[in-house]
Amino acid sequence: MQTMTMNPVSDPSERFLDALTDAQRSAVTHTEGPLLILAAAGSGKTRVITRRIAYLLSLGIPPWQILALTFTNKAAAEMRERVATLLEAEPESDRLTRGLTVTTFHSLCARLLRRYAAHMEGMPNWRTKPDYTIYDMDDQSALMKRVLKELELDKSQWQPRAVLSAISGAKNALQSPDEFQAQSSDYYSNTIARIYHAYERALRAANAVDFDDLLLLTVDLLRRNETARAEVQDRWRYLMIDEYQDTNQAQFILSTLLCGSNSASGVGGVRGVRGVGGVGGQPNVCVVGDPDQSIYGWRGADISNILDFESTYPGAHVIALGQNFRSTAPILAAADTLIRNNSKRKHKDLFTTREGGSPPTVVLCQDEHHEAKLIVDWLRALHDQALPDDDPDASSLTWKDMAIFYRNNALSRVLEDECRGAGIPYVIARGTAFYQREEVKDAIAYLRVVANTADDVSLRRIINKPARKIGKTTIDRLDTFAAHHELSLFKALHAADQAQDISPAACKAVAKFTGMIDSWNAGGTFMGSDIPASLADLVSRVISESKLEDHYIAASKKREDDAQKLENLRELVSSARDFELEFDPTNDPALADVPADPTQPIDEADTPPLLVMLRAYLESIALVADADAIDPTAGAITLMTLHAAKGLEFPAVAMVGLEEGLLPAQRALASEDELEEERRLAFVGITRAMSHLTISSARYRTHRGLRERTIPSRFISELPEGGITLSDQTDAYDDTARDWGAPGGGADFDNTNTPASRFKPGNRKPTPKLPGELSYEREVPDIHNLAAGATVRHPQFGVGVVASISSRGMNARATIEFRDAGKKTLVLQYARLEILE
DNA sequence: AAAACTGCATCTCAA
DNA sequence: ATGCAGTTTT
Repeated sequence: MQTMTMNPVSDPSERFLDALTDAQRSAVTHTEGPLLILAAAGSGKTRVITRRIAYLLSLGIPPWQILALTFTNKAAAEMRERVATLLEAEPESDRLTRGLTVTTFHSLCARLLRRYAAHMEGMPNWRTKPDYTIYDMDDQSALMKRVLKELELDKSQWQPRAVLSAISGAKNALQSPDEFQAQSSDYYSNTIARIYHAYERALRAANAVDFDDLLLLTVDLLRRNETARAEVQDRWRYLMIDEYQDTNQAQFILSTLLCGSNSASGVGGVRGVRGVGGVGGQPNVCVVGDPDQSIYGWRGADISNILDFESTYPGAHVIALGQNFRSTAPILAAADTLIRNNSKRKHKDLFTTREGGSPPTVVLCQDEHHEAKLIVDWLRALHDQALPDDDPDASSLTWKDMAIFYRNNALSRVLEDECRGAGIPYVIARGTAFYQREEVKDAIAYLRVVANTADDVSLRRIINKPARKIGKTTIDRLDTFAAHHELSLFKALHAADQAQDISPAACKAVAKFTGMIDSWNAGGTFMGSDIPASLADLVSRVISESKLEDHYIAASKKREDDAQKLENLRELVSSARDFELEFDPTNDPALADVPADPTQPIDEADTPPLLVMLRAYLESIALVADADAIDPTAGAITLMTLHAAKGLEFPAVAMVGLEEGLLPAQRALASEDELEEERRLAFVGITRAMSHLTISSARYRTHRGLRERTIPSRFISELPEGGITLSDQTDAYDDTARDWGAPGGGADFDNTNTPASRFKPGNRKPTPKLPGELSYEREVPDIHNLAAGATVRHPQFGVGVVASISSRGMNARATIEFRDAGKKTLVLQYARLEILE
């Protein structure tokens, strides 16, 4: 047991055990040895975790000995905040939490790799210097394309996406290229092994890691380096892991290394390393999760981590939290009935204290526009609802109390249009969106090169952007030169004048470019008076001196949406400034060090402040998650994917697109396991709802340009018969679900899958034009204010009338019927159109 | 070397 | 329908 170095909180049992159920209370107070908390949806999981942390602190456990791991920054931030709130009333509450580590798996790994970079030198797959770059999917894909070219493999036969996914699988299973190769027998896997080798070599050359590497390399580090392992295990004595059902193999091994359970970690027989001072040598590891909410199997999550917890840690204590505090009885019943269809499942009883409430509604709609309209109408009605005095659930729902969930991001479009058209405020949970914009990625690529000149992917991205006379030929020659002399591309740029085949003009352009980069980081030293004074200053200088700014200023005179890009670049500067103001290297909320802690940062003491800041900034950008963007204080409806919804709750929830091939997804139809995961996904969606739930399915949906007949999701027929309200709005088909609810489920639905093109209204009652259907025509405030029916002139084709516009993204296209030239489809982004009327 | 055009593949989910 | 890459045009 630890010596008490802090003053215990006055009376912990009063303050932190107050108003808990027996099960919750025992989860909070069971502090020693392995503990598995099976927390059903809505069972007060976060409440238990935060109170458990507060309780540990109240016992006098030093805060720096506690490590809590989550999957998203948002979850970590919320947890920190709630712990702080719990301790607010205590004297010296700041000191009580100083050094407490609550962070994500990936952030923790990023920090450990940085700190122990020097310890990894000489390790077989040693790769990182402290300023490594974290590659996102785009970067990985760019790198993979180069690798494939180098190996002379056809990229249509070896799709970067598929190859990367195979490699990701290997990494999640902690397989090195050699290990992967050893168990490859056929041509396909042997080739993947070759690619894996080359890809790793390329990453290493760029001093870069991918997301999987963060975990993999940290596991490697802790397995191989006794110093790092001992320091880490010595510091953290109490480990807590949230959403344990979503951990993959790498995360599992990492957790065993962190908590010092060496037998399970593959370290084996290392003497003297016995981290975590638990009773009877048992590690103090507490994991929280729910097998019914395991929805990341496709990402390598291994549900057996949670199912086998008791055999991994013999003598583990198990506590089940089954009582639901969130949803009304009918909603919980729907969720329960659905999830019972999963056969590979340990049943647990769900029960709620929230009796009463209205049953969920299932709406059958005509098509996606109709669906969007009905959902928005439903939400509007809830919002405008008069308040009955006797029903507390009906009380004043505001926009922020509502959410719409869908299976994939493509479905958000129609819903956005409908919300916009109805004047309802909405936000889309896409935290990464900003940093994925082209112009922002460009600016960040400059910053990455400043921090890590070996980063080839970023360097290639920006070397001629904006155009600075360094063309493909020059780069190809420099590539050859670099390969010949075993230099990084950036070093080759510096030596361009020594390459025979580079023209003097090209040399000059290259020198100007390298000179610019060198001026920002003083040739990599970050020393001297000429380097930027602050991070915001650096970002600002990069944007202006790279001429990125000028480029968009010039462009924005011609193209309206280039003005937005300029705006985004300016926003990046202020984001850097905000970061700078918040960031305190001596008190990182994620990984704070405390005076008493022996593991001081070892690489940052002599590091120039600007570099420290830049590293932290780039890291924080690389690790933002979509879910991080959800701002509960915004007065708007939240639109998000079902995956992003996990862990959240809303008084009113709408789930759209419950159709075969969508939810469950096409890919899952063939496999029983994947089908069950889709069912869990639906379960997660339903259990987010506190009081109101609507589920919808559209009879027709436009897929890839084609309007297709759909089949209602089997999950709809798996909901409790009589436990829901069915509302069939597809009045063109009044016989739609006549056998609704009968045994056999999905088979009772109309299974004809006729292409809509052959659909003839014929004798059917004509469906009234839905307001939503025209929305794309009136909404499209496209860049040229073009609308169907407008008359335009094209320099080449002459005068014509716009027949239709397909808006969306940057590549909006218009089909125009020209008087002389016939029908043409033009890309609005490029076409030089003059609007006549 | 940049702008415009054409063909081809594509639609999960995401740290 | 849309986004990408490679190609043709200016």
